[in-house]
Amino acid sequence: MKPQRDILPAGPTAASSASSERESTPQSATGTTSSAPRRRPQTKIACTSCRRRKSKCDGMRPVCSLCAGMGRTKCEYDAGPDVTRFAALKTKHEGLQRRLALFEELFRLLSMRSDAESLEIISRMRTATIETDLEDLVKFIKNADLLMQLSSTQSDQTPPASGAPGADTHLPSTSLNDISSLLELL
DNA sequence: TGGAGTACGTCAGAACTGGT
DNA sequence: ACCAGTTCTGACGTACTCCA
Repeated sequence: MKPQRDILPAGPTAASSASSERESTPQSATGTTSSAPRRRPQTKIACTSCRRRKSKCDGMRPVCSLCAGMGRTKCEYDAGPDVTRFAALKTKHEGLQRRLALFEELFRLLSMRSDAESLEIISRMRTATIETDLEDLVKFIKNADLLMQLSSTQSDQTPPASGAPGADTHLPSTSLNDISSLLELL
């Protein structure tokens, strides 16, 4: 059984009772004689290293004091200096949701294509950068769809040879050439 | 052995959430 | 809008590890 200490809020007073050498921040210097409850000064967001080590981070950029003391030249932060970690995570969450929706749309568009058309799309995907071009790629395929529909609407005005279903999930066999030529227009 | 660095249980306080 | 409860995150304090 370990002897228990009183738990005190961190700051100048608590520091003097626990660790006499802990420095106080300018913010915490106010109200030293007041009996009002002190607030522990906090940085908005701690660097990755300090967070992992659960150590105090002063939030300095590009490198915090603790990391600088260990000879590092740069700290990693999840957000800008004026953004809380929660806000940063929220923004990141929204971004990931947008990306998920795009991937789902891409999956849906691909699953509707013939093998040849899928290969054409995939070959274009290979030249794209997934981080930056995903949205453009989905737009690109959708625009090609739109042009295909316009094209088939025009050709449907001529009497069809047979009662082929007009479902847009089944493109005519020449559609690959059509797509290629239509893509040139985009 | 002691100092430096690390791991982590724990707490404080802010932000968020749901009820009224 | 307000309040109480919950969740999240920064950070304190201590035990532990490593190395000279």
